[in-house]
Amino acid sequence: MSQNPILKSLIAEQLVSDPGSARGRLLTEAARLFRDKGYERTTVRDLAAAVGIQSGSLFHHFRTKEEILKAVMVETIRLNTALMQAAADQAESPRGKLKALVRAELESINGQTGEAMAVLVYEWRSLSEGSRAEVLELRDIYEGLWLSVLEELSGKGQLKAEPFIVRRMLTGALSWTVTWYKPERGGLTLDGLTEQVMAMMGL
Amino acid sequence: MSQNPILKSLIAEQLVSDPGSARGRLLTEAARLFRDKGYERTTVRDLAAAVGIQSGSLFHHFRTKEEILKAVMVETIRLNTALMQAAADQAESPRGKLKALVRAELESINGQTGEAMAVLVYEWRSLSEGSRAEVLELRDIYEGLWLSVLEELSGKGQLKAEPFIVRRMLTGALSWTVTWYKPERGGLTLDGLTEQVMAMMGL
DNA sequence: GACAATACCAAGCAAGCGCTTGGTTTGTAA
DNA sequence: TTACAAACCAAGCGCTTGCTTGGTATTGTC
Repeated sequence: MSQNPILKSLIAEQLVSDPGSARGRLLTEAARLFRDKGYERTTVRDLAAAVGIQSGSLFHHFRTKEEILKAVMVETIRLNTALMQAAADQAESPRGKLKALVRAELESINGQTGEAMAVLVYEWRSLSEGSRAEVLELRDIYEGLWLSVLEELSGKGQLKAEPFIVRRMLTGALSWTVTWYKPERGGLTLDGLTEQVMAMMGL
Repeated sequence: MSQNPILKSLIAEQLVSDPGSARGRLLTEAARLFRDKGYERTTVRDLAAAVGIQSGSLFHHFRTKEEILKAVMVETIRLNTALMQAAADQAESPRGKLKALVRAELESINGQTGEAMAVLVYEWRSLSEGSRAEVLELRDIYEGLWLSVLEELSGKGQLKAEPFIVRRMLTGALSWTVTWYKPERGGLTLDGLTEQVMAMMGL
């Protein structure tokens, strides 16, 4: 269970819960349950059982069930914004930056944070109006990262469609991979998938 | 409220309910409610109220609430398979067929059947195991339509990535449009969006 | 070792859920 | 007009839900 340095610094800043802490463990399990069964079909009793406590004890850590959903989303975006930023920073060319972003997002979606990323996509409606605004603000930062790279590419004439459209297509296409992509020995790797995505865009 | 001939023949074959009938009206309202609030948060009382009857009376038309969800999905796939088939048949070249499919699917997703299409994507988990198998069978036919066109294109060297990957990327990208695409005067039209999608793939 | 503060449990409440029941209205056809 | 089925209503049952309450361990601090 090695933790990467980006996660570590976010934990230190208290922006993300330590997966080893009680709160962190609950959020991890919640993401898994929300993804598998859906938010509404996941009961507070399910959540409590997943971390080995009584259902009432949950409300010592979170005021409501919805607050758990919001925490899953907020922490996921925070972590992934940092991961994307780091990935993009390591590349030189605009094309390299885009490829790094695609690769990093595929990893987020299909790797360890996959459950939480799926929750972000599929459980949006389950959030109350107020929480949505809060999460949206964070999401705007995340999207800004993508757009700046895409606009740079577009400025150099390397994009075949408008940046904001390309981003939205990519959002759908990449998040959908969670429903079908399964890494197998000798099969399609995440790198291979990244290549296919880039190739599809003629890049 | 003009009905297109494809819909009419499906109604005649009893494969799809007439939107004017009691059953059809319920399915239309159900799709809207399931999409807006989610299946689990939509109560049988909501559904009944939407068509102006008592909640108990629903069970005269459907045995369970889930049967309503299944019916929405089954009829939606049936209708859209027929629509896609017709769209593809009207085009000559493989590229023309693909464009017709993209355009037709965008119309399904963002037009009248949009609610039901969204339900198909977002409420998959809400289906029981048994119902899923049934819906999957229909979905395979639908997907086969796409794949045959994409493989034809690939055979001619016009596709930059593998057909099944392209289809899966398109599935995600196109269905995601429902979350952001809003037709406006002077803005992006469905034809314009179709062009952007084709351009993105270098076609 | 005293003492808060934190984390938890056992029990259960009020509300809302899908669905059933027994009976009434409405439409249709002879 | 009669007969009968299909469509509906009014009432409510049994169960599950999110959350609360009052009390008990556990933990960290000086």
